Amino acid sequence: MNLSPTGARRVRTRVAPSPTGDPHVGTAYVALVNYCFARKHGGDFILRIEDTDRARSTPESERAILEALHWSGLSWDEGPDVGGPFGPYRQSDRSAIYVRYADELLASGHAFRCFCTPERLEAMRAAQRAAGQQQKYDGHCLTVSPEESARRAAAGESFVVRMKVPESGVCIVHDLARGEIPFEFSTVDMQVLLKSDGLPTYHLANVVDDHLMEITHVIRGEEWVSSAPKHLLLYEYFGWEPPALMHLPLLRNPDKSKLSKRKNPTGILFYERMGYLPEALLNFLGLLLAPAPEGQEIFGVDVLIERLDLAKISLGGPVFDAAKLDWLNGQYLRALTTDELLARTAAWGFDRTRLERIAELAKSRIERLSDLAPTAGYLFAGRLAVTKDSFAGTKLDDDVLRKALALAMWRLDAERTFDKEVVERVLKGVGETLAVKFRDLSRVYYVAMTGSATSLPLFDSMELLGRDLCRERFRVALDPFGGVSAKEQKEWMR
RNA sequence: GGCGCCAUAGUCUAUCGGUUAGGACGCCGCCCUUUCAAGGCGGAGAGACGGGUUCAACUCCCGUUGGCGCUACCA
Repeated sequence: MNLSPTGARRVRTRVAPSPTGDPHVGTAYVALVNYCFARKHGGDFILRIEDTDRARSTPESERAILEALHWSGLSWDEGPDVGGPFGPYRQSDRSAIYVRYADELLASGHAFRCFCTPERLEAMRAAQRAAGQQQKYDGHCLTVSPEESARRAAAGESFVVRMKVPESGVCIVHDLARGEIPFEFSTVDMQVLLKSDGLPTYHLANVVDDHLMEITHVIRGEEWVSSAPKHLLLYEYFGWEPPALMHLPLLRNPDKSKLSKRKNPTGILFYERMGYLPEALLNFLGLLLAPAPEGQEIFGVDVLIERLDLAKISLGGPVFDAAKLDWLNGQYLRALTTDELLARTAAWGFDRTRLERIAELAKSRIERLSDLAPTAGYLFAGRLAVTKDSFAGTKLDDDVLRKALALAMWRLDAERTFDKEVVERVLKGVGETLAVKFRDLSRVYYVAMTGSATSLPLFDSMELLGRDLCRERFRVALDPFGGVSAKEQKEWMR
């Protein structure tokens, strides 16, 4: 049941990123629509951290996401950093709430404890796969009586809580842009609601929180369409009114696959380090959200708020067109006064602290003041023009070289923090893996990161450049060698 | 494999049955200009395919094909 945007309830939207990696432009995109929709209707926009995945969530990532979103210029009325009347806004701080609701479902018979081992589940799926059947929970623990279930749980046996799903019937999902989407209940899995560590899965947490936080419109990525029936079912089990749903198309790589780090820069902070203005980035994303009247493609968030119409959002997955972003950014740069341009440039990469550090690194390596710019220039650049020839001086053959670049890139990505110590440890580790003296290997990294085999210290340079720019430089360096295939990635990562 | 979403130029899009299918990025050309940009002007370039419905289909319906998503004790 859809709520009218002009209905009695105050409109409340949210963006709910999971702190499991670098802040993604997709998050900014989803945040932007939710922000504008809330503003358009005089409502509230909430930021909630979905960190129920204990293994992958990190505080570093959460901090980075808040920082990136703040940089973009978006702000939220409630969130982990600003508080609000519906807190806490970090799901790991709400664990007890989910357990309570899971118990409620258990008591009402809408959910059951599942004691199946991962091994059994894996074997079950393998069999279903082999038989060409749909893969879903077979209902094994559905037969455990409530009494036995309670007893086994009390005895300390490990279990998860799964939701029950009707065996037949159809669930109609009302999507604000797509209309009615029918799902046979028989194709809906008995989703795990509470994991054996006592934390909820997205499905439970999201429904409980959206209800308690009085979210009226859930505007999220298309990847959630197929789990919408589960969510709707949970609202029904709880006796709650579901929010209106809207699924946004996913941002794509130029080859139309889902925008991914392996093929493209996806980090918000990458765009910041490259020197894009946040207003240009938001304008670019806004272009994917609201059709621009002819010749009026340059507009700010205020205009987007006016133009936004969820039902009119184009549903084809838009390719993230970096060339158009470049053009837009140029437009914004040109619109700045010289004073503004200088101020923004200074704030971007020429702040006193950074310059001091660079000066110290460069001091012993320059003989004239005029040497400074050529020596440190790469620290203020985006992508570097490196070719195969740039690596000519290295003693490594192409394959080892590719591996050296790729391993460094992936291993650095896997690190929680990115500073000179981490960089040093990781790069030297790659040397050990490849059984190459670091002295020979470092040259490769110097070329890829600084564009030259002779420049300021590598580890400091990389820290100064930052994770996102370094990743991109690795990618660019790998390019003339044909990149790395997904298959190789799998092999090399072992 | 199963389920679902999507489908106008290379890319982002307009069109809500009747248009020479409009705009933007990119590309090409011209103008401006000491160069290069920027800016101005112009150009090439699109309805995936096959069936219906209709006086009329890019637009509605069905199928095919293709792309994408989901198919975890990840979100």
